[in-house]
Amino acid sequence: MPTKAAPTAPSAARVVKKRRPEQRQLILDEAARLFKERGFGSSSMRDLGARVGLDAASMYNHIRSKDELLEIICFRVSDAYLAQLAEVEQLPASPLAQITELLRHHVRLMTQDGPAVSVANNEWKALTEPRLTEFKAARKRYEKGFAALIEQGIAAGELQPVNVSVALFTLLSAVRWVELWYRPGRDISAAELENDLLLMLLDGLKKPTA
Amino acid sequence: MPTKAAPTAPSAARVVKKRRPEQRQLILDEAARLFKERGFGSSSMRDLGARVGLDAASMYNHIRSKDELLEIICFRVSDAYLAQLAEVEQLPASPLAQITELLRHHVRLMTQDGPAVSVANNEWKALTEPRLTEFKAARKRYEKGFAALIEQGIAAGELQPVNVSVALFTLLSAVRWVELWYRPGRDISAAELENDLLLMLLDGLKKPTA
DNA sequence: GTCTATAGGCGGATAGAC
DNA sequence: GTCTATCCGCCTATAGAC
Repeated sequence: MPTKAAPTAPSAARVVKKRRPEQRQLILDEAARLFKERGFGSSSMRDLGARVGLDAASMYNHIRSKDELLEIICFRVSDAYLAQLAEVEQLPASPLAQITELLRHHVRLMTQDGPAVSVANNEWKALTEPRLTEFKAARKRYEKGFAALIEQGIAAGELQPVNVSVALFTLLSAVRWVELWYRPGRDISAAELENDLLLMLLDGLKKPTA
Repeated sequence: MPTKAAPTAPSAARVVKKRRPEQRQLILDEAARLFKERGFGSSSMRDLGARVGLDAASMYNHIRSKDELLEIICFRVSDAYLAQLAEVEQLPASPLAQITELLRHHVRLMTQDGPAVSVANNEWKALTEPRLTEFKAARKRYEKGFAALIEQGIAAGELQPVNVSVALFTLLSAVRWVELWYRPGRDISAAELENDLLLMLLDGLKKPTA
């Protein structure tokens, strides 16, 4: 209910075009939400079109194929993860501090781009072949980098000497519920969630000083 | 529990038929693996038939529909989880001990029935409507029961006073990678995995005695 | 209980008018 | 750049021969 109604009076020659180059982005965002909700294989382009407000056929003026949508979403996420890893690796900090920072980035990506992260995590199997292998390789690189940090932390005596694979996957898995659960309107803020989660996880991984 | 249960000797006509009532079970097992690998929506009955060694049409002599396969898999898993919860709730033990035991059952179900657990966790969204609501309710019951144990643990001073939802979902999520990662031929046994995982998680949740 | 054949529908994607 | 119309393939499921 606009108390001071639309100031957007079309003042003649002002910018009214609203060229919406963001149509493509709208399609991608809606695709991520749809694929998350229904799964890639159970989502149809007709469904997607209905959400975007476009006929299915019309979307092909903005995108090449349904597969392309999945590719873009998955690689946008994997690129973001790898960028975060590279950033953290260059911090002049202890392994534990680096892991902490990486997990914070990790959680933050989920709260900020939840649907895309969810699709990248759960629907990547539907990628077609040249891209499927690429995606698996990217994920492997991230896992290797993360595992290296854990190994360094153990070597430095900051972390408990647990099995590195167990620690790695437990950490990565433990934060994944955020992507499914978090919504801006929750009774807990994104920052609080991040802190509580890290506290719980790292107090388990930290070696007791006793 | 009957200590002298019925021996159930087939006294009458000596059951020899061996009509392979296990054909149906074979289909269900293979369906779980297929749905896990490709997702429900991306799996076809033709694919499944090829794996089972039957024509797609022939399977309809053993099952009613593709949807039915998903239903059976999902509810077999949710029933198992709820049974484990009920069992643990009746143990004369502390909340922490109950949680530990429940998590052990949880992990064990994954290592023993991995594909079905994976499908129940990831593909349940494809259930059709009367069953979809039922499944969500079952999951909610499990979560409530689990959360109650955590609350009791906090109240008893056994657990750190973390946000209960965060603790609940972190625990449930943290063990989920097992269903995706574990294979009988790994370099770590199921028992070792279980122990390492619980050690890491519970040392994080346990209140330091300091 | 297995097959072949096929119904009937929905899928992704394209052609062409406007 | 959006629509309508449509191609054609694959989908689930059924019918009916054997």
